[in-house]
Amino acid sequence: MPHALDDTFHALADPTRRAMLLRLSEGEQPIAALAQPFDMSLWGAAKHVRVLEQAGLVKCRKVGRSTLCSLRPGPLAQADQWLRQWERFWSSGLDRLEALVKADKENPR
Amino acid sequence: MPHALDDTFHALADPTRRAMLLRLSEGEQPIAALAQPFDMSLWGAAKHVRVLEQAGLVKCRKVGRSTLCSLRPGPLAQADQWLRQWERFWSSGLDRLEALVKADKENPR
DNA sequence: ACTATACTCAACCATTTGGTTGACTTGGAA
DNA sequence: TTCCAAGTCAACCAAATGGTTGAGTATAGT
Repeated sequence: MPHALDDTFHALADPTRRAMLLRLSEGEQPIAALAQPFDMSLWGAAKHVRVLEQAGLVKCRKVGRSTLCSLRPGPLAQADQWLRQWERFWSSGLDRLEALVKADKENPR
Repeated sequence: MPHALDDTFHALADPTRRAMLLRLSEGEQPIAALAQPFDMSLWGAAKHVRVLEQAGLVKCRKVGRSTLCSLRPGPLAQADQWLRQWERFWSSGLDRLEALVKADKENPR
């Protein structure tokens, strides 16, 4: 069973999909509206939406002939939680680890 | 020019690479040490390290016949910053957006 | 009834990914 | 010097990605 973070980070690793998420943060959007800003076929855009949906980042519901998509921030929160594991490495103003490496480089013994 | 977030998220979308980052948080490691926990050829592991390196997540320096790799948390901080864009959607205890959608579903007009 | 819209599907394509192997180079230690 | 260990390289492979097209289905509006 591939970890959920795999799907989440993979979904986020594409600028088209990140832009779609941004638009979704303004509210529910049909797939066609999500596709419109990109020079891309509707089917291509729909496949991106499916990637987001399978990662649990959006939830789609059919309304008439439209498929309305809405943001589902749960996995984003999980991904953020994972990232903050390293907060201590960047939080204290500087890269503490990088500083250590540099110091060791300049004074190797 | 692909956005740096593309590389960062892509690098993070693989459990092997995430595990490598975890080990690196304990300090500098040669590639062979990073490869050892995984049932994988050394070359396979080295390619993962290269992906991390190209994403700027690790920095490698050669010491004798070893290549010591160290964590470079900068891109992690950037990715975290991007993720926190959505903090408002999950921070207030519940999924506010999801709640809105649900309410709309139960009372469609 | 007709038409345009919103989407689905199957097929295809080029590129990237994640992995392998076997041969090679280089450095450390015996 | 001789040998082992750490990496590198090139070549290969199967599978997934990101995109296309053309045809089809179903819904909404006129």
